[in-house]
Amino acid sequence: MSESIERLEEAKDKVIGTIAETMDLYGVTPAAANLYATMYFKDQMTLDEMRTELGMSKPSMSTSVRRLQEIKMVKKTFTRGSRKHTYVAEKNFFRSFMAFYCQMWEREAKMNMEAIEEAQEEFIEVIKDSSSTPEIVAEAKSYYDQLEESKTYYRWLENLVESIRSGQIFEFLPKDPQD
Amino acid sequence: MSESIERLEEAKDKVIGTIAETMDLYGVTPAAANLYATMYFKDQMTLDEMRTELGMSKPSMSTSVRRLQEIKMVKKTFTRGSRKHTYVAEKNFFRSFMAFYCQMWEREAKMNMEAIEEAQEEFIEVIKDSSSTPEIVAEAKSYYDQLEESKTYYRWLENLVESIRSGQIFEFLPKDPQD
DNA sequence: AATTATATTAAAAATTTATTTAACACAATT
DNA sequence: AATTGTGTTAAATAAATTTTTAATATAATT
Repeated sequence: MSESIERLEEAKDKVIGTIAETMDLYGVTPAAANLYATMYFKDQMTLDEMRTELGMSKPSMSTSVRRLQEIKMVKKTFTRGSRKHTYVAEKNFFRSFMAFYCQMWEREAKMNMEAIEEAQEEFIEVIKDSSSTPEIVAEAKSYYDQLEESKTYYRWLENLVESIRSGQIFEFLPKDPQD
Repeated sequence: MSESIERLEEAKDKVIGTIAETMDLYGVTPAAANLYATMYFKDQMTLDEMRTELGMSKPSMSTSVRRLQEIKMVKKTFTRGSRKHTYVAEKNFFRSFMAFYCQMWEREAKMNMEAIEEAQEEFIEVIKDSSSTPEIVAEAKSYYDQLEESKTYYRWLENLVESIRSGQIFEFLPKDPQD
């Protein structure tokens, strides 16, 4: 009997380990990664349960769970009667994927687009500037074109985000293809 | 005249800064991020040029450039006559995107799928085990189903990788949509 | 309103990661 | 074959990040 429990835990831990490992790659701290992977097999958890389960400090759990909320992998739930806050892990990986990458890509596209626009304006100034040597003008033109080209990519990234957010992408790539 | 040069450099640096900043988010070291962003505006570079340009040590440039090669953002080029190795940055962001994410997602799907398969086998053993209590069996069943559900996601991720690698995705989401 | 339970913030400690210096290996040129 | 130039590995240092301990704030219950 207790052997079955052990086996169950062992099997869970195997999955917890790999989920946490991949999350590490996504730039979350080990504490947050382990926490999410642990919560993936739980209905809901309080900060104190997290602490005992992972054997870590409460502030560590507090900051980890906040970070997980930011990337939409954990949600706060209201639990009637309890003073303790309770949290649930997002168990649908499609939703986690969408939230995480859309946020990241949108930010990236926005930031780079802005920098590019500003730089391009500067390059135009240099090109128009009569005190610029022909070599400088040629260089500025070349950079301008290179950046113009790269904008195609960022626009594409924005479109990708939009098609993920709207769910359109699943028309092209079905979640559950019937073969 | 030297004012134009200054302006040119300033504009470049603005873009270099944001590219490096976003790369930081992708889990590359600051040195590698700055290096790639710098190379983005260069035709090709040797290790010594990198060192002088970034003001860093040679081993740092060596390891950074190797990491950038691993994620396919930099390629080694043969330069006739020179003993120095020369490197070029991948300037097509579509190619960088494809290489980076496909590698990452493929690895993630593979690793997690393997762990899931193993865990599921264990859960089946527990379910079949006559010494397991009904509660344990129910728990094992529930976990089994949860993992089975998550496999849909990893299969989808594999399909996404395939459609990016084959270029099929660009039929659905054109690089340069004509409006 | 006071007390208690809970969560968060701030400062300190510990750990990890990135970078450099120094030593080594390799390859090319003389 | 020896020397010089170039790149890489290993150990040590430096820097940054993560985690903890301690203090504080917040909210709920009595």
